[in-house]
Amino acid sequence: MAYEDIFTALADQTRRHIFEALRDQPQTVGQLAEHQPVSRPAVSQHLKVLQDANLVSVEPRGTSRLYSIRREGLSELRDYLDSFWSDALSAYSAEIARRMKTN
Amino acid sequence: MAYEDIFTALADQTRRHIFEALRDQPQTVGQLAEHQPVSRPAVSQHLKVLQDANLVSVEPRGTSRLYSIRREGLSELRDYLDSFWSDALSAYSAEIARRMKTN
DNA sequence: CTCTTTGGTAAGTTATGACTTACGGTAAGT
DNA sequence: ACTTACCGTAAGTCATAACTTACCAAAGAG
Repeated sequence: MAYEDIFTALADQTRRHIFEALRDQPQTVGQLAEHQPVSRPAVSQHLKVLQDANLVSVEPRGTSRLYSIRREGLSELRDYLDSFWSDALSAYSAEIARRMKTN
Repeated sequence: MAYEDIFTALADQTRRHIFEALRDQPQTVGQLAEHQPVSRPAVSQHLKVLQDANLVSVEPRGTSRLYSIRREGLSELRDYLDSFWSDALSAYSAEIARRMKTN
């Protein structure tokens, strides 16, 4: 019950946009809703799904709530992806080598 | 239009099972349907979605069709994940270091 | 204490997508 | 040529989930 929820959570476009918005900086529900084409309650519901998938965390800030991204949540998805390569470690190395070249 | 489709494709449980079954070896539609709790046409429809997401490929084998996994399709998803780390390269290195220790 | 801001929850509507059965099409066997 | 095996597509059903409005609770500001 980990990467399954991540796929479900990030399959929705609006939810992905919210998640990507949090990549830049922590934001409140109202701030997030401003840049989305849906209502604020909808954003709240999406944030709950993201939270259940361990992709975001909350911290109360007075009357508002500051949502932040949880990168560790993505690690589970990364591990899942690795299981599709026979030699995950060498795949990582090859990837790094490729990136170092293009830098 | 790449990692979006992958999230959508792998968000469904049945589709994930089909995809994971192909991880071991290429299989025909009939073979895949045997191990799934849904009908053969349903499996066909799922395979179409996986194919549109560049996650599987087909090769005709007489009257049957052999489906194989396309690992390159997952690379796009991996790149997307990397974008959530400020310094992707060092993140990779840290990950490798961690894995080497536990080996 | 009252008013305002902020946001989570409930209830109801609607669109989407996962499934079924039925059908058609192609390749191999006899 | 006829039959069998394998599979994709069409059409229709049904459950789910994404959205809305309405309401309620909690935390500052005056």
